[in-house]
Formats: sequence, C-alpha cells, structure tokens
Amino acid sequence: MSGTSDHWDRRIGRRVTLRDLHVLLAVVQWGSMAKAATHLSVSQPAISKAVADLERAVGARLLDRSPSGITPTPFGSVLVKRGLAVFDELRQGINELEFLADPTTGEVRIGCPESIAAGLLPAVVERFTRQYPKMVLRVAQAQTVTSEFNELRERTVDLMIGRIARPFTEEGLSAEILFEEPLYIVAGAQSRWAKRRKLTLAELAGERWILTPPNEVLSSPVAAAFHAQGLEPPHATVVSFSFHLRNHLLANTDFISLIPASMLRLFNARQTVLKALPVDTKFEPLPVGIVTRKNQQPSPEAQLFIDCARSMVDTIITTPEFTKSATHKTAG
Amino acid sequence: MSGTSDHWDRRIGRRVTLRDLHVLLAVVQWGSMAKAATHLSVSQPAISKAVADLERAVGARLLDRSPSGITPTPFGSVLVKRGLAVFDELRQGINELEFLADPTTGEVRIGCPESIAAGLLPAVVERFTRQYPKMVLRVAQAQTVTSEFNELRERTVDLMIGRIARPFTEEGLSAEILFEEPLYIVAGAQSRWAKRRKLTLAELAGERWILTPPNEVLSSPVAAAFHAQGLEPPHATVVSFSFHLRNHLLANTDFISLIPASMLRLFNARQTVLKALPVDTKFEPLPVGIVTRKNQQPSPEAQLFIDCARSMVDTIITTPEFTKSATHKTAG
DNA sequence: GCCTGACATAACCGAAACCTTATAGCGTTA
DNA sequence: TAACGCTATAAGGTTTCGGTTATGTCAGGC
Repeated sequence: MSGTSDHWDRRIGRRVTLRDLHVLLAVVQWGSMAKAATHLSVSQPAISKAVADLERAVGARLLDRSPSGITPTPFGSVLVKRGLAVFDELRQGINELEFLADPTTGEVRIGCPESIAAGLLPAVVERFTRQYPKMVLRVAQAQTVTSEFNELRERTVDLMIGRIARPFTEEGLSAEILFEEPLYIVAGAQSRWAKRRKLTLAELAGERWILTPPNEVLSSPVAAAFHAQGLEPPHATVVSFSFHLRNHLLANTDFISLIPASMLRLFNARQTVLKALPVDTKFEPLPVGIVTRKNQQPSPEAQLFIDCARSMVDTIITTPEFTKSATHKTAG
Repeated sequence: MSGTSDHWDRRIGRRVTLRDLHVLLAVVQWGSMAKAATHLSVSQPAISKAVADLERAVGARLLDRSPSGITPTPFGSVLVKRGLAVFDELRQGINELEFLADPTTGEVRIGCPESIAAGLLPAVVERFTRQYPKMVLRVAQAQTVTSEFNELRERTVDLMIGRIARPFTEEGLSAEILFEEPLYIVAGAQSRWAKRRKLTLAELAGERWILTPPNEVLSSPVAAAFHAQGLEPPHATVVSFSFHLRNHLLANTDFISLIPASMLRLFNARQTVLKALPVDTKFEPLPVGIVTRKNQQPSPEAQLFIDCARSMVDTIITTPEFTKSATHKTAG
C-alpha cells in the first residue's frame, strides 16, 4: 500500500475533498446547480466553483451543462456512485462508533411491504425492542417490492424484509430466506364455499378473486396453480395490495383470495371471520426473507436485528397455520 | 436520505476530513505519530493536531498514547477500518474514471502462490495482455496462502488466484472455483518406481517425500489419502513450496511428491523427466479459483481479468493431464 | 430580436486549515 | 537521576478554502 499511496494520495487525496463530492451529489440529486445552491443554502457560484474544482481534480468533465440544468456524464455518474459509497462508509463508521460507545443505542431502518409490517414484523419488533430498549426502529412501508429495492439500493433503509422471489436475482442485493410461509385460499366464514369439506381448484375458477397486481411475488402462485391444472388463471375482480381491504371484502362478500399464513392468523384471531378452503391443490410456500445490500456488510444494529429476526423463525413456523400447511385443512 | 443528510452532514461531514483520516491511517500504520510524521514529511505536532482534531470531531478517543508509541483504541480500529474503505472507494472511483476514459488502460494487481504463477497464470496473462495490450498486470507472489489473504484484505491486491480450501470460510472474502485440478503422485523418470505398471499407496509409505508445510492446501490430500487406507502419513524428508526445488529433486533423486496437473505439464513438457505414478488411489482434485473481497465489487479491470480467466477454463481442462485424471494412467 | 433561466468568471474577503519552531510533560531506561 | 523518546501545547505565519456580490455568456421561448 505504501508504495503507491504516497504518490496517489498527493495527486488525488489532496485535491478531491469531501465537500466537493457532497456538492456534486447534491447537484446531481436536484438536477441543477441553482437548485442545489438553494438547498445547501449557499450562492450559485459557490456550487459552480466546487464542481469546477472537482472536475479539475479528477481531470474529467462530470456534468453536461444545459440551459435547463445539468445531467451527469458517465464520469459524473461513476463519481456519484462512488461518492455515495464514500459517504455511506463514513456514516457507517461514525454510526459504528456510537454503537461502540453504547451498544444498546442505535437505529435500524427497515423497509417492508404491508403484509410483513402487519404480520411478521410486529413479533420481531416486539422482541427486538424489549431486548434493546434504546434502539430506534424506522419502518418504511412501500407499495411495491420494486420501489422497496430501490430504497435499499439508495441506502435509505438498512435492510428489507419481505416475500422474495426465487431465484433471487436483484442486482447488487442479496437475500437470506428466513422461512417458507404456506399460502391459503381463503373465503369469508359466511361464504358458501366455507361449508364444503373438500373442493377443487376448478370449482373456484369462475369465482370473484382478489389478487395482487401481476409481476408481484404474491400473484404468481395463483396463476401457476391454475396453469398446472390446465385452467385459465381466474379473472381478478379486485386488484390490490391492501390486506385490510381484502380482509373486509372476504369477510363480508363472496370474494376469494390467496393469503399467506401470517395474514390469516392475524385477521382471523378468533377464527370466525375467514376460512381457509380445503382445496386439493398444492401451493408452493412463499419464501420470506431479509434482503440486504451485497458488497456491504450491514451496520452492527442491523445485524442485531437480523439475528433477532432469525432467532424468531422457530417460534413462528410452529404456529398452527404453518404446520398445517401440508394437509390443507381448514384453519378456522 | 435528504432527511437526515442535512443534519448529519453538517455535524460530521464538515468536521471529519479526508486528511485527518489519512493521518490517522498513517499513524496506526507506522505505530507512532513521530514515525508517521517523518513518513508524511511533516512535523510531529501537525500529526498530533490532526489526530486531536479527528478525535474531537467524532467525540471519541481513537489512540492510546504511550511512551513507546500509540495503539488504536477500539474506536480507532473501527475508524481505521472505515477509513481504509473510504480511501479505497475513492481510489476505485478515480480508477474507474481512468478506465472509462480509456477502457484499454488500467492495472490489475494479482496475488498468487508460485504454483499458479508458474502454471496457470502465464496462460491467462498471455491472453489477457494480448486482448488488452495497455493494461498493466502486477503479480505479487506470496509464500503462504495466509499472507496472501491478508494482502487481499488490506487491498494490496485486487484478487487472488490459487488453490482454495473447500469449504471456503475466509472471513470477508469470497471465492469462485474456476476448475478442479487433478493431483498426481510423481517420481523422476529414472526412479525405480517409474517402471512399475501398477502400485499401491502402501508401497510408497516408506519413501522419501517432498511435501508442502502442514496447514497448506496442498499438504492435506496426501495425509488424507494415507489416512483413508489406514496408513500413517509419510514422513516428509523435504518440506518446501518451491516447485523448482521439487522438480529438481524429483528429476535427479528418488524423491516422491504430489503435484498438480498444471505443474506436471509445465515441468514435464517433453515427458522425459517426471513420471506420474500409476497409484491405485483416488485423490480429490484440488479446486483452483479466484478469491476476491466480499462486500465489494472488483474494479472493472479486475473484472475483465476474471472474465478472461474464466473463459480460459475450457481450454485448460481439456489438456491431457486434466482429462486423464480419473484413470490415473501415467502421464509420461 | 429581446428577455429569461442557468451556468461561468472575476474580484475580493474572512476564517480556518495547515504548517512551522519552540517548549513542556512524562514514562522508560541506562 | 539524567537522558531519551514520544506526545501535547503554544505562538505565529501562509495558504487556501469557502463564501460573497457583480457581471458575463449562452441557448431557447415569446
């Protein structure tokens, strides 16, 4: 290291400053120097100069200037990427220092879809906060898994917890499967299907279904199951992510839906509202897992949280809804 | 990001400077402020002040001062670790810029043991340099795999290529197996064993063996093979990494050794010097692979090199020494 | 052709950053 | 106990950094 470091350090380390990098990030983020200037509460020339300095330092044009603002050149994009990493590394560093000073303090930023936030997460959060009372948990909910992943990539959240597709092929992210969650075809307890002791998927083909939007993890099992029996996937009468909406519709009308075990347990605590239908079809259980950034180890607090979540898997998968998954008996 | 960034940036980003970080790294590296001062060509108080500034900025004692120098506190160690990452990120950034400016230029720093440097590497290097003539390859040889891994961890090299133990459990590193290399028990062509058409491992137990030091990847297969037959591992008369030494001893005396296929091919081009003995024992082939830092993607040049190495696997494993591995015929 | 929005340049200024030399404190060691 | 090695502090000087206001340049919309 020492061999090249001296030379390199003098050429770059002294010229590239954190401030310049930060200005670059702001400019790219806001799309124009003027906007960045107002957001950083400095004058526009200051920004202009900082960017110019940086460009001189690295010897490459970083931004394309136009009358309507700026767009980063490929060079700029690269430096933005690295700049984000640099600042994140720093942030993680001082974060780690604070954690070292008081290992019970810290902050974990979690991203998750509604289904997890309502089902699994509370259990984990409860244990975690009891174990580390001074720890702060920030939970960001997201409508779609895609935007969730972007938040993870942009380092707005430390980890994501949710149902993950398999194989998991998101660029730059890595997933750890916590457990497999059974899926149930569910109708309201008052539904005419609820009384049946046995029924086939084909019988349900014409029903009114509540599904999630296509391309989402939860929507494919239904289509796959129907397809496996040579049936057309059912027509979705309602398409929504909201489990509350679903639950309400199921409980009060004749809708049918596919919901994960944890949701069934949550909404059906007294087991009088919903009923898992004894359909003769096998659904691939849905993997639930934790997604983190590849190429970067999580903060110590995040690691604690992950460990906590992992340690809860056993208690989760021994609940009735999980163990009964293979037999597809009614859960009501 | 913007939510916390403003606040955070003002508190830390403005106080922690790259220079201070760099000073900290140097001080820790050299073990004392005075030494760091001379190495950085500044006066000692400058160093002292920089460290004090940094400590004030992060609000934690980073170094334990003693009359004989300094040792980093846990806080210091953490910040050193992050500091290294920060500088590496920066270096990678400008490196990427240069690569972007001229994708044929660049530098790949490779670490590997002698066996690879002599056997596999030349082939890869030849293709790689032909493909990217302006690329600079730095090859650092290491005696032991352990020190090799340290170089990788310290970011002195971009990647390591060598025989890797399986399972691969090095903390913070990840390995990709390129191919499996057969192992041969070899003696000199003049050896009395060379004339035999068939022989057992037990017959060789009393011979004079050349082995690598214990705990190294290459030494265990021999011990394992003997152990599998209920035999005591042979006594190593010569213990060395040097393949040249080995080859010389094998060719001129009655030594016996275990060498990988690529070495056999290299030293036995005309097939008159060494002879692979037709022993009735199966050796687990040794995986050869590329080790990189986990949690960090390699530089674009390094990626090119890895791709190149990967693409050469096919041509390598179709050479006679490789394909014959299962039958254990003589290779001479 | 004339505004307008957006960035670049110039001139200038204060604060801080960074360096130096000199000196003091303080364990270790001869 | 004196010398030595290492670090901290003080005092003082340059440099440069980060910022301002004022002004220039340039492309496009009306």
